Amino acid sequence: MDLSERQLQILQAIINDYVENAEPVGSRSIAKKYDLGVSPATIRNEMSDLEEMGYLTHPHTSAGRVPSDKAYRLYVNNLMKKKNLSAREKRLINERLSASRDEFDATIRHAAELLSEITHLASFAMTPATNEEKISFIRLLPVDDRTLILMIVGESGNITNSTLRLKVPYTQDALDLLSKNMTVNYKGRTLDDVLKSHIIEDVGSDIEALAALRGNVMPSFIRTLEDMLNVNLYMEGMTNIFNLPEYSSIDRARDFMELFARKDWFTRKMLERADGVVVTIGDENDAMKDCSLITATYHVDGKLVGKIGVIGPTRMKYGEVTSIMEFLTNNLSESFRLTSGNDDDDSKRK
Amino acid sequence: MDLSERQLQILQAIINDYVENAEPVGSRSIAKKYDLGVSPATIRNEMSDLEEMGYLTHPHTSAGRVPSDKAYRLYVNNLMKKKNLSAREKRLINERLSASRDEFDATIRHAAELLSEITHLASFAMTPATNEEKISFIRLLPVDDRTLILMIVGESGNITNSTLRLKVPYTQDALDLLSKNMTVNYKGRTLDDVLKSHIIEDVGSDIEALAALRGNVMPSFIRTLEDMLNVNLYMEGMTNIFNLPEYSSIDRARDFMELFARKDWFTRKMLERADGVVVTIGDENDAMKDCSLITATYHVDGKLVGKIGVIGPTRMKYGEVTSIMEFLTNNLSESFRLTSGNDDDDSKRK
DNA sequence: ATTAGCACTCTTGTTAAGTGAGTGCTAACA
DNA sequence: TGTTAGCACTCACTTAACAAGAGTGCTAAT
Repeated sequence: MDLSERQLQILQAIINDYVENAEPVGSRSIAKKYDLGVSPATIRNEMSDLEEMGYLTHPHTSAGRVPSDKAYRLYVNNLMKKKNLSAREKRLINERLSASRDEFDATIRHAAELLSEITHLASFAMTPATNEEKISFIRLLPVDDRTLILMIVGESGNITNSTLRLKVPYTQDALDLLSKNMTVNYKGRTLDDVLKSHIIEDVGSDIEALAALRGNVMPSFIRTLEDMLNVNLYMEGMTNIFNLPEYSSIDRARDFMELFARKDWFTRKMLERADGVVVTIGDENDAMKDCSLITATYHVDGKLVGKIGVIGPTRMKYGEVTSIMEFLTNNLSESFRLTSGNDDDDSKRK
Repeated sequence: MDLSERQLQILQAIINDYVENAEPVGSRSIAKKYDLGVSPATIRNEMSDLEEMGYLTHPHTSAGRVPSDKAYRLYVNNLMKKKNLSAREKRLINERLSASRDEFDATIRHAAELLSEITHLASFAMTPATNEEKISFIRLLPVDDRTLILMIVGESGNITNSTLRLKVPYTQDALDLLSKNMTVNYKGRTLDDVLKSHIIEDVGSDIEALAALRGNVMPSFIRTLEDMLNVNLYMEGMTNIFNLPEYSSIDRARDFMELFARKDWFTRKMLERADGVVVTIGDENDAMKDCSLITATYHVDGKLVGKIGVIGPTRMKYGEVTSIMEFLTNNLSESFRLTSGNDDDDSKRK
């Protein structure tokens, strides 16, 4: 059962108005503001129909109408118009992102900052998931006679290291041998692959001293790999939501803040989301009802995929926000294209 | 002008009551609850005197009294009694901290979590400032013919690295030479020393190829050193404050949250504070009036000093919180004593 | 020096009335 | 048949008035 042209116009008008003012919108006010050529009474009739179809709600008998999640969904799918960013906004984004271009994590964080500044909402950015990152080499470096550094380097330049303190001293020879041994065994394999498979156990070691050292290093190796898999999450502008009327009650605000105190949970949730620009509205989010979430993905060197996102009330300028995010992620992906690595220092990937 | 014994008793009673109930306390109620052997009228007189001296305030004529910052200061300095932790609390702390004992940053974060769980306040923990950390060695590792990894290792096992992408290819020889060269030059110097002095400029390089490579590497070296100096800040339980009556208004809550959104500012402020257990109350904090702050320091290997802290309203159980923090920091310092490093994997210092 | 008594103050909670925005329905109209 | 004007009705919100309660400050008696 499709909506008539006029119903769509009215619905759009209500959404626009409500997104702007956060107050239930009545028939009179949209008759006045938007020139639809019909009287309030007609609009009332249409609104009544729209309500029956589930696009509008009624806080109470004598209040105006409020768009439902379903209405926003319709809006996002069909009605929404992309907004062209102003030159000023584009310049702002370009400047701010290029300022920290050579520090990977800093750039990601700045993207989140920018996003919350421009949208006045809460935002986040995550470094890429590195499941598919391949191991380039593994190095063991001596510190003192019982301490050594384990270093895993990924093909994209991603590095993770940890300091190990052994129970027994090691020899330089054993260290070098094990370094090479491990590199040969794991080079070119993805982190996921190495962690999930039983490769780790399988590799035999023929030499006695090496086997002992290996036994000591292996648990740390696994832990370091896991650490390497962790994405970094940056959240910005969380306090912006305090300015929104929907969070003017302490309880609402608390609920919101508590959601994001669980960083690990949140990270997992966000990793599950599909690539590209994804909008989920209200009930479509299993937790976080009465929030909307917009996420988008950027690429590093065309392969690794990171996410940025915006969180706010369902009443949100979907058109604007998605446009901004599209521009921003394109910009990021461009920055992180390997060939464009102009300079002498590229990254500091976590 | 000293306070009489009875005035102290009354003041203490008022503080106890107010800390508990967060409501102005009247003469009648303390006459009833605390057996001071005097009538409400007498207490009223004393309260009047205490107010004149600045220890109490009056929200309005017919309300009870509220302790002033000055009163809390007196309380903390003279009246406060240390609380002995219950066996349960001690066990909890021991268990939780030892669970992640071999991962430095995780332990720090858990300490903050614990602190906010036990106190029901907001808390933070910082990794040690590494200004005085000495450089152990510097290593340059090849990735591909234009990419290399710069790695700085501190004497305490602290590692920082960054990935460099050069404009021109390098040779393995030049790399090795520069590694050695830099290690020789900076070994044993503190990070601060290296960064602040002009040592970096001073070191001449006699060989042509080396000089070129060096020129490319140096800016990254400085940036990496700076990165190494950064302390990590973990904040926990920020949402706890929503449960306190003093933050029941959105504005107050927002102000509070915004303070801690500025992590860099906050970190700097906290680093300025003296070592040991430090309590600052209300106005004593330049920003964050009407908050109290308690910080304490823990030691790593007896040298490096990190901080943990609790932030809450001035109405706070000072005795309890300081006791908990004392126990916690002792425990942490004990964990981080080098000799107690029992096992094969010690750290992952940032 | 202490205390009982009492007037006074100020907050909080409740009730009642008034206001205004907005709906829903009906009847008239094109 | 779709549109519109008119009107009664609903409900949240505001304001004022009032009562209750907690607490002080002062005075006079002990």
